[in-house]
Amino acid sequence: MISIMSVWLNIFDTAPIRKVAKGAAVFRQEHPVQFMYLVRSGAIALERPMKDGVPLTLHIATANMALAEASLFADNYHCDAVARSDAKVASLPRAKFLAFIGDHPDAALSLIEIHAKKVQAQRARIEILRLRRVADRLNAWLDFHGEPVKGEWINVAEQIGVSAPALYRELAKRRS
Amino acid sequence: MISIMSVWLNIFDTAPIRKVAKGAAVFRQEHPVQFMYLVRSGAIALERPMKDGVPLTLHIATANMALAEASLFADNYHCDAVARSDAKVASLPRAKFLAFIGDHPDAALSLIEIHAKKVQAQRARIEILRLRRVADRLNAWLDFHGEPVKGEWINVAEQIGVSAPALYRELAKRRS
DNA sequence: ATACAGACATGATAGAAATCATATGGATGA
DNA sequence: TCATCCATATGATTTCTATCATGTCTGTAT
Repeated sequence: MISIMSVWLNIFDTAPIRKVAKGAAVFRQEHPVQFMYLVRSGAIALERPMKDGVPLTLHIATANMALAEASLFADNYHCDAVARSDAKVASLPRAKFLAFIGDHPDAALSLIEIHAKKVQAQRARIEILRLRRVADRLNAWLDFHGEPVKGEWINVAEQIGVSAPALYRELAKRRS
Repeated sequence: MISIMSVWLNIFDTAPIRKVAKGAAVFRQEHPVQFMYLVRSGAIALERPMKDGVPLTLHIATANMALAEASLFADNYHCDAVARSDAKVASLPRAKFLAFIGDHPDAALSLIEIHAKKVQAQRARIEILRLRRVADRLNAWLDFHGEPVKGEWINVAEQIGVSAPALYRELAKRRS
């Protein structure tokens, strides 16, 4: 199977770059959608301010990741995009983005591919998070991803939604 | 914003129907991918057999849902598709599916739209499931979806990954 | 009208993980 | 070399939720 997963990145080849200082927003909830953004460097967090005041971080986009892909089909943004570090983003008017994928079936296909694989990966993550015990979540994660290299276990804890101590305890139990 | 979210369903307009008896498989893990499937009736579960023997249910597809969209870009299936009830699925050779979306930009766009929105919704669900307490998960869910009608609370419990008693206790606490 | 299923509701108990605390080892940079 | 950071590691305590049990209410079908 030939993969064309990254062809869509070409859409932004000629897009101008906008600098975003740490803490600044690329866009805010309710703002009208006018541009599509691709993160070139740094990290941009998508945050949704909750009624109780605590913002929920939905995603942290880094280099070569699009920002809020679903905004392509919405009138207004549903969350804030705030820089977690100094960052650069390429910006392209939505109409140009739409026209490009209309004219370039390979770019459209590569977008479909990357989204389909993300849906698949997220489904797996959701079902892992629905498991009650650390042992079960770890088993499922390992089944999907295999053993991580040393130094990466803490990221596994993050991904399966358990505290680092809980994960290390489970790993210790398995060694003995 | 004009939505074309369901145009892609037309791809299956002329696809032949295959009947699947409850318990039978549409495909199994490792099988080579040859067809794309759309569920016409009944329910098809995507299950991944884990090493420890307990299968993980990744998704339950019902009428007008595609089966394993990411298989469009894979050589082999990564999970089983098993009917949870007697079902009917439309099947289309992968090459025809690919050709259709190459020739129909509107169908491609509608696929991108549906996938992008799914990614967005799943991201929210993941972050909700990462919250520790029932109260926090419920707050976040309500913030996204608003109050459900009576009779739907139990589905909320399912979605936010808590037991029904835990949810009703939290609701009782809020009333008092 | 009655029976039944499923949602709603709540108490008691056990179990699991978060949290807090503390310690070690390896890598990195001043 | 030394200081620092971070992953790894583990013990003690607290907090929360699952589970089990039980009961009410409402809509629906007979």
